[in-house]
Amino acid sequence: MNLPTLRQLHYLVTVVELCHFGQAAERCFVTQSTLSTAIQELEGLLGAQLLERTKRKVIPTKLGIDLANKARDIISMTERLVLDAQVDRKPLSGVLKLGVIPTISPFLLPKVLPGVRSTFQDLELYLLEDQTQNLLERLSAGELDCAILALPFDLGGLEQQVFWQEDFLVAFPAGHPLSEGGPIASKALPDSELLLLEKGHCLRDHALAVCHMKAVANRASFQGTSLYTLVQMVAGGQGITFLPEMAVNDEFLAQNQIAVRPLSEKGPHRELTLVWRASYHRKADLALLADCMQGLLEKG
Amino acid sequence: MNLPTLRQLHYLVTVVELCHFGQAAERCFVTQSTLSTAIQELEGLLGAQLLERTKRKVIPTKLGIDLANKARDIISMTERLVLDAQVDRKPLSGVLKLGVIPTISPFLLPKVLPGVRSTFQDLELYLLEDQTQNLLERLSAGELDCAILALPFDLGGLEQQVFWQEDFLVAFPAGHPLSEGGPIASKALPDSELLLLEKGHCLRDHALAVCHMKAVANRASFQGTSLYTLVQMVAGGQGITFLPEMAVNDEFLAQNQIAVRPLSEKGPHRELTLVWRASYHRKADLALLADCMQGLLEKG
DNA sequence: AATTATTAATGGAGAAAATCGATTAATGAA
DNA sequence: TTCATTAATCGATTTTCTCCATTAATAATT
Repeated sequence: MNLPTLRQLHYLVTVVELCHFGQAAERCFVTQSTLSTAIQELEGLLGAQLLERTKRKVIPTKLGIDLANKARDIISMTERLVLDAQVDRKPLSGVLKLGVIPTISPFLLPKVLPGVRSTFQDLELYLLEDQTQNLLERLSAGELDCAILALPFDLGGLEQQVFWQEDFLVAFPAGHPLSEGGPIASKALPDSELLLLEKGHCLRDHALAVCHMKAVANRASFQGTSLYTLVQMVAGGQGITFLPEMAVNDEFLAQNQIAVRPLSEKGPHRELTLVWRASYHRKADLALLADCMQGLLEKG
Repeated sequence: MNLPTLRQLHYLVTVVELCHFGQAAERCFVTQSTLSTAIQELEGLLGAQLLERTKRKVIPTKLGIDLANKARDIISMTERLVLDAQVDRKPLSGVLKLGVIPTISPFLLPKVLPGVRSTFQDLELYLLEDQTQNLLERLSAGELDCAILALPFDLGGLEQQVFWQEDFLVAFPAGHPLSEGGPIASKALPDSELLLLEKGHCLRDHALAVCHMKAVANRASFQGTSLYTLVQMVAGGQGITFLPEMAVNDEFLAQNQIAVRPLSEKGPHRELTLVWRASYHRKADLALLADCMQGLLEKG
């Protein structure tokens, strides 16, 4: 369908209001001829007479008045649309879809979410827990706005801001021969006892990377599905594993019968980072979010 | 305020729907570059990002989706406006403001209005009774759509369609010396007994014109304010007067004790006509109305 | 790793439109 | 009659819109 332009509608509204082409033209900041032509085109387009005019008088027709009223509505809706677009959005307000990997989620979120929520009152946070690769796909597809992942991993074209870093600790069953002492070198660990998370968890790869071990050294049947179950296996004496500091400080894990020793390999062993698409339009907001989380973690 | 064009909004709606510039362009029957430019201008105008795009993907922002929804509403309102304008209006439907002079109104309307109303079911007729000059002013001002008047009078620039014509009769008190007989010449009438309507009624002028009398021949104190009161004065023996055929056939007047004789001056003495502004946009409707009234009067 | 295909942005040329200024014709008023 | 007002009209100009061709970036495929 061929639509009139908003400009034509605006002209109509003004002429109907003033019943005078010259004055209406002045109010619209155009010449009378412009207005005259525009109205004629509008009438032509609609196939109906909107104004009855003599050289002396302008009388809107019933239809002209009706349409001018509708036109007023249309124009004011459009004005509102413009205003809506220009609402000075508070930073980090509205919906934000955040993905988090499972080896970070249960330890980080309880620490930072209350603080984040109180800092950004108008933030509506939607959380999705999944493994790195899946999160990256969803992020690329636009289903997520950002994700919290652990470096190192292949960023692709994504941008990021690291907000935390931590070491790994080795967890032994209570009473294990190696369970006592200070920093221990990964070389000193018995490969055959190592328990890891199942494939897909980046923590698995990171742990192996730290101690230069090969994944093949582990028994598939003992791959854990979460850090909680993994710790319970360690506590049950079925093997040893690596844990990020964050997990060790967690209350739940602390209740289990395990002993932890730091690694003598120094490092930060894993970096927590907030990532987003390079084309994302609210980068500034996300930087604020990363800053906020960092601040909360540093305060303890 | 600077408003976006409906075209820009339409482009936005399409791109948000398809998430693909090329496809959206195709659907809009323009090239991709046209669409691309238009969206960029829209974003510039609104001062906000509506779409997040890489070379590979297009992801609408929250704002983009919101505004596209609003835009859809605006566009469909505009489409409805166009449809409203093109509604094939039945002839003589809707409001019609009709003026009628007092010497026609009480005799004509009861005869024709029922028929008019049943012929044009959707007609909303607003009636105004006043003297010719006042009706003409209101007609010119656009307060009336048309008027029923009696010729002859100065039409000015108005257009008209005559739908009836009638003679005048002379009315005498029952028992008046001249009350019996056939056609009578106006010259034979006693000037001093002539009663007329007050000034402003065209019937007064028409009556005087028929018999070439001067208005000054009449006593001001006996000028009637309506044909009903005038007839009662005649019945009371206070004088004679002219009546249009229409009034003579009226039931109310027939009950009064008066006698009527035709004038020997032949010819239609007054013509009933429907008048409208030359610029009026529903002339065709009014011609139908005049035709209709004529038909009803001819049937009796 | 190199090649190919896809896609949005960009630049320049041409077409379409909107607007203006000047004039005309009609209308009322003085 | 003459004058003032006003909407329509015409031609010229400016602005906007659109297209085509090309580019740069990105994935997918070889």
